[in-house]
Formats: sequence, structure tokens, C-alpha cells
Amino acid sequence: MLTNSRLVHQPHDHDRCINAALTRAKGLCQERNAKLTATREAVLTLLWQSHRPLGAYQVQEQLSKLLAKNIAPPTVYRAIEFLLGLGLIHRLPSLNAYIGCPFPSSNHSNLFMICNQCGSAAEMTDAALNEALQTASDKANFVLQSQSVELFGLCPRCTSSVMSEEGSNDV
Amino acid sequence: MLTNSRLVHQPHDHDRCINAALTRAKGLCQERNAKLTATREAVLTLLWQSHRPLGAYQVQEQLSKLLAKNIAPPTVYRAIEFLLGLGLIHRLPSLNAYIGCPFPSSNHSNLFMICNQCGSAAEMTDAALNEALQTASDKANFVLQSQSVELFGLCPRCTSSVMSEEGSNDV
DNA sequence: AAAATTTATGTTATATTATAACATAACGTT
DNA sequence: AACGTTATGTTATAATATAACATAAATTTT
Repeated sequence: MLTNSRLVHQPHDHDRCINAALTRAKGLCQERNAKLTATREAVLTLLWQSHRPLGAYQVQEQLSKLLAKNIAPPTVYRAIEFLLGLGLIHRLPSLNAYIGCPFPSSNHSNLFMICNQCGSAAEMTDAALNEALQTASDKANFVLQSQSVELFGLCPRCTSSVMSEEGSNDV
Repeated sequence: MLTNSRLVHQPHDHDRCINAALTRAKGLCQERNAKLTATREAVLTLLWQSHRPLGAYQVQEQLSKLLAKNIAPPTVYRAIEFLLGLGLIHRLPSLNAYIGCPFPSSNHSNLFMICNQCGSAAEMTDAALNEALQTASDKANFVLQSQSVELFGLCPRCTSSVMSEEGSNDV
């Protein structure tokens, strides 16, 4: 089992998350001979500002601020597409939102735990789950190629503490 | 395990699917004191025309034809909302599309197997999977409230036969 | 049955998410 | 420097979804 759940739901030095993500990204790009341009790096950084997924237009807004010039949607979507391609980020279909991947190099099939209260999303890859999915597919003679598993509920922090509707900020 | 997978992927008398769905819907509405109006029934019927999910605007188009007058998006979305509320249909987030539910009365947590070739979507509810999801959630101290599980791959028919890119029509 | 209330639908406008198409710029190679 | 390739800029628009208010239909109350 591989997860960033602990980290997501505990106070932590988030700069380390960001730095680690950037380091991984640079390594992966070098490996794959892909270019992590300024725009792409900025988008990745923005998606790592918190453990909450961001919509493309939230990214656009923040990117425009960051680069101090107006950035149009296609630029954002291109960067997103690039990062998705390398597995550096994921798309959460039920939220139309994007989030940095904590273990991009492991060829994983993932699961997200999305908090209905604070909006955080932790990722986990779990052998037992994948077995269950494979078994279920087999039962139906379905050839499984990819998957999207999104769980909704309450994260440990929101369960244990009385919080404002929007949840704490340091997620 | 509860599934409509066999049915979806085999030639069958699809009128029976539609009729059964309508019968179930009427029963459920009576139980819940909800009104299955003409519009709502038409939308449900349209979503049962095949075992492929339909987008809201596909429904709009077909509904406009069926009722021989122009139907605006809100009408469609309202009907969809109503049907979702009763569990008569599901939304597939990664497709922005809707599909009839074959077992609306069972309080189930479902999984979809979506064929990348023919676009069919079969639903399954599987105890082992739900256990795995619960276990994974527990590991992370995550309080699971709801879930969306979408599997993508090849359905039995598309696996076993050489077909056109769009797949067969009688799905 | 008329009035009042609730529920459903019609209508117009617009928000939100995403992409197409083509122009320009930056980069890498020779 | 010339060329080809890759990335970004720009404009427009497609696709999905909802807000806000008006009308109509059904239900309840009187």
C-alpha cells in the first residue's frame, strides 16, 4: 500500500511536498526527454500548493497572477495535458479538478479519498482493491484497462474536530 | 454480486429492459410519493434506449424529437436530477453522461464497466469490492460516505469479435 | 367550485469546463 | 543563418450545467 494520506491530513512542512514534487518532476522529465518549461513547472507548483484539487480555471487565475500576465485557457490545458501524460498529476472526474500525484513514477492504479468537508484529496494505491477490481472484471469477462476510483467522505481531521464548513486551510 | 453485465453484452430483447425499468420506476415513485411525469418518464425511457450512457444534450435532442417541441436544458437537467434522486439513473462522472440503473431499489454502491470500444456500460455491485474499499478507507481513517468506481476496458463482445471502431449498435 | 398553495415546467440568460484552429515565438539541429 | 520542431499566444467557440424569474398544472383548502 502506497499513500500520502497521513501527510495530507496532518500539519506538515508543505514546502517539502512542493520541493519533492518538483524534484520528482525534473527527474522524470529528464528520464523521458520531456521539457518541464516554466509554464508547466508553474502549473505543477500551483497544483501542489495544497492537497486540494484545483479546477483548470482556478489554475488559470493563479497562473495569471504568478506570471503577471493574462494566461488563456489553452495554455493551462496544455500544461495539464503534459503533466497528466507524465503521470505527474491526476484528474478527478467527479470534481473536474486536478491534483499533484505523490508517486508519479510508480506505475499505479490509484484511488482517491476526497473529503466532503475540507476538500482535501489523498491518494492511495492498494493491492487488495486492485485485486478486487480485477476479480470483478474477470467475473464479467471484462478486460480491465484503466480505472477511476473516487471515495467521498470525511478525512481524519474533519472527523475528529469541529470545524467550519470549509474546513481548515492548511491542507 | 448483482450485475446486468450478461444482459448488456449479449443480444437480448431490449424492450423487456425498457419495460422493466419503467415498471420499477412506477413502483418506486408510488412508494416514495413522487410523480413520474411525462417528461421524467420520457427521459428515463431515453436513457434506457440502449446500454450506453447518454449526455444531457443528447437527451435534450432526443427528447425534443420525441415530444415534438423544443426542450431547453433546464428541463432535461431537472428530470435527470429527479431520477438521480430516486436512484433510477446514475451519472458517470468521467463521461459527463447518464444511464439507467438496473437495480434502483437495492441500496447499493456500484461499479461501472465501460467499454472503450462500443461505449456500453454495465453496472455491478460486488461485496468483495466494497469490503476492499471499506478496508482501504479504514486504513486511512477515512469515513467513507459514497463512491464512484468506473472501470474502462473492453467488454466481452468487443474482446471476442472483430468490430468496427464504434462497435455494434445493439448495445 | 373558487382561491390558495405547492409542484413542475417554460424561458432567457449565463456560468463553467474544455477544445479547435491558426498565428507567433522559442528552441534545437545542421 | 536556415530549417524543422516544439511550445505558447490568441481568438473563437463547443460542451456541460445552472441561476433566476415567469407561467402553468396539480393539489389542497376553503
